[in-house]
Amino acid sequence: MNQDGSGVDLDKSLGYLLKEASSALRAAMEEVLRPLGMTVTHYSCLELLAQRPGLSNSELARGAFVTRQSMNVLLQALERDGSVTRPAAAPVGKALPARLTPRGRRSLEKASAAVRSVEVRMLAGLSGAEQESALRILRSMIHSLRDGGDGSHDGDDGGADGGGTGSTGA
Amino acid sequence: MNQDGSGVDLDKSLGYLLKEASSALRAAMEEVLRPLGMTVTHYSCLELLAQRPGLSNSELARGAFVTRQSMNVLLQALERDGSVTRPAAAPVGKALPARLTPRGRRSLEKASAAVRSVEVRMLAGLSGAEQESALRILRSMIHSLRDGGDGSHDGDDGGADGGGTGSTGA
DNA sequence: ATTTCCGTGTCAGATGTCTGACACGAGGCA
DNA sequence: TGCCTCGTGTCAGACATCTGACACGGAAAT
Repeated sequence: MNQDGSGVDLDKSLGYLLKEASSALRAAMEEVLRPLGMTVTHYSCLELLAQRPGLSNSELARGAFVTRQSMNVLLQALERDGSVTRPAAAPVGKALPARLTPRGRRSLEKASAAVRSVEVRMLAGLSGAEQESALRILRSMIHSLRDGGDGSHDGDDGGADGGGTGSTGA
Repeated sequence: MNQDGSGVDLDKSLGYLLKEASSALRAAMEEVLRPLGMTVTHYSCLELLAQRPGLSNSELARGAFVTRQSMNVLLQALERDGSVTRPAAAPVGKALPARLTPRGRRSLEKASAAVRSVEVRMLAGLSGAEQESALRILRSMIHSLRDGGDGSHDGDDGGADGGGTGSTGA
């Protein structure tokens, strides 16, 4: 329909490209996960739990970029499904540490392989140096975004080396 | 709560980092857009329309990474709001070319400035070469993901010239 | 010791988005 | 010409997620 072809600058916006890449990745993951009867959030939760056993519902939520409430329904489903267990009472505070069951671990194994294949495909055509570069750049973006996002403006926490507004770059 | 500190490999997964960055960007955008009474999808639609006037509902949907149905409700709201106009009848086929009204353009202008500031913040600490590198890498990822996703097996013309850490630039 | 503050789990409702299905117009092809 | 495929707009329902609000436990501040 349209054909003005004026690729104004969407193709040059890192923000748009970021969203596009993320969307493509999600779609690709959904595609390989669907045959396994799993959703992306589903998988994320399991993977998180495998790598950091004992995470609480809220922590899981933060790790999967959803709200506590959303993660809670998912966790309940996973518990019902027998993939995850949570103690009836909190060992400390109110947080209930969740853990993978053998069954959950098996589930994850298949899903993990599928997802890994997607990631491999995504990285095809990229040199090792480029991948390293991407890692560094993405971390920098995340950090910069978070620093200024919440109120204060200067941010002194220190974690970041290249935090400044300066374009010092390397 | 947890303390095992075993940063297994989430911090090394490009997929996770991609999701994290995208999430952080979205959050930052929502934050600056909220005072203007706009959502991210809202803004995306307006921006798309500004850069490619006459896009149809379906095209807009693809550009904003939502379904036609979702974009349609948004478009109806924008029309009701007086930011967008669509002809009552389709000039050709069934597609209705949408266009920004002066009011929509004004709305967008403020939003665009806000969003641009977020993007600038995100890019702070990155050299020009790194930004170029990021552009190239993200495009490669998107391409690789899409190529293998739907049927064909090999594809990928490359795009990766082994430029390394943001050196080539162009 | 008391107060204050933060994080957590949970309930309820509202909202946005998606899936599924339908009819229509345009273009390619036999 | 007729057929078939593709893309489009649209309706309706189902689903997932989010926002808002509440009570509780622990740790720091007073």
